Amino acid sequence: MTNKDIILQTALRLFAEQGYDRTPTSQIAREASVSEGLIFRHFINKEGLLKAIIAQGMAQIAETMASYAEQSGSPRWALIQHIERSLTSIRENEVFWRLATNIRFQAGINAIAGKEIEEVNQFVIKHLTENFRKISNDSPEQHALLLFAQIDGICLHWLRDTEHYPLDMMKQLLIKQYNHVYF
Amino acid sequence: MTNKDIILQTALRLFAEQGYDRTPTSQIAREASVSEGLIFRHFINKEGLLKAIIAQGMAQIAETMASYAEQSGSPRWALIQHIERSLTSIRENEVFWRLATNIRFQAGINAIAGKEIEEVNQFVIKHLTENFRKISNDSPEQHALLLFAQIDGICLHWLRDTEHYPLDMMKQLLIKQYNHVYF
DNA sequence: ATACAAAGTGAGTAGTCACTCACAAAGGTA
DNA sequence: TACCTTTGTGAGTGACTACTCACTTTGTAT
Repeated sequence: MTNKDIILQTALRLFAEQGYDRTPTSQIAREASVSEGLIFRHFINKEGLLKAIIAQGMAQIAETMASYAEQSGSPRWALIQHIERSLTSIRENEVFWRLATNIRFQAGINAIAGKEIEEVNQFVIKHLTENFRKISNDSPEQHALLLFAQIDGICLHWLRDTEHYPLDMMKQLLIKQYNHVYF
Repeated sequence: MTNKDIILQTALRLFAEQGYDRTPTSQIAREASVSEGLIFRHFINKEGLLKAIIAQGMAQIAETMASYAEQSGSPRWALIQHIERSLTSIRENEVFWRLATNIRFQAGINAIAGKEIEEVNQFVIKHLTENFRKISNDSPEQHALLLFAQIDGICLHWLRDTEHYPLDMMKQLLIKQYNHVYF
C-alpha cells in the first residue's frame, strides 16, 4: 500500500469518526505516519482530499449497484433484493457511509462533495422506479421515493447506534410490509 | 425582543444554514447587530450558545408531543395522527429540524447537544410502541422503531430538497401502507 | 553513472477564531 | 443623589490550522 492510499484510508476513518471540519490535516498526517506536506502534494488541499475519498468510495458503490441492476428476475424479487443488498452494503461499508452521512446532512460540506453521492442516489431511485412500474403503473416514482426514504431511514438510525439497533429485524419487517402491500 | 433572543434566533438560522463549525461567532454578532463579547456574556462559550438553542427548540417540540400523547382515540387513529403531525411539525419548524439534523449526524457535535434530541426521540418511540401494543402484541417495539425510521427517512429527504420533495404524497403513501398492513 | 522526475520532509507563515478584559452605559432601588 | 447590578462594547490575544517552500531522498530511464 502506497503512502497515498494510507492517507486516504486514515483520512476516511478520521473524517467519519470526528467529522471533516473537526479533523486537522496535522492529525491525519500523524496517524498516517507521513509528513503534513505530503497530503498537499498529493491532494492539493483538504477539500481535494475529501473529494478523492468520496470519488473512491462512490466508484466502489456504483460498481456494486451497476452489477445488480443488470440482473434479471421478477420486479418483486428485484425490490426485495434491493432491500437486502442495501442493508448488507451499509454493514460492509460502515465507515464510508458514516462519512457520506456527515456530508449529506451538512450544508457547507455538502457543497464540496455531495454531488456524487446524489448521483448514485438518483441512479438507485431510477432503478427502483423501473421495478415499481413493472408491478403497477400507479405513480412508480413516488413508490420508489418512499421505499428509498424508508431504507435510508433505517440505515441512518443504524449508523447512530450500530451496537444496539436491530437492523436485521427492521429488514425483515420492511420486507414483510412490502410483501403484504404489493403482492 | 431582547438582544439575547436576537442572538439565539440569528445563531439558529446560521447554524442551520452553514453548520455549527462553519459559523464564526463574529458572523453571528454582526448579523444580530450586537458585539461579539455579548454572546459570551450570555452563553459563556459557543457550545453554551448551541445548547441554549437546542434546549429552547426541544422544549417547544416536547410540549407539542406531550399535548397529543394525552389524546385518547383508537391506536390506529393515534398512529395515523402521529404521521400527520410529524410531517406538519417538520414544516413548521424547518430551520430547527435542519440544525437538529446537522447535530444528529455529526459525531463531534452530537456529543455536545445530541442528548436532548435523543430523549425526545425515545419518548416518541415509547408512545408509538404503546399504540402498536394495543393493535397487536407481536413485537410492538420493533414496529415502532420501523415506523419511526420511515418517518425520519421521509423528513430527512424533504430537508435535503424542500422545494421539490413531494412530502404530502409520501405522507399519503405511508398512511396507505399502514392502513393496508395493520388494519 | 548521470539526469530527471516523483515522493517525501518539516519548519515556517498568514489568517482565522473563540474567548478575555477593562471599561462604559443603562436600569433598578433606597 | 448615590450605589449596585445587568447589559453592552470592541480592541486585543493566544491557540490552532490550512497551506507553502526550499530542500532531501528515492525511483527510473538512458
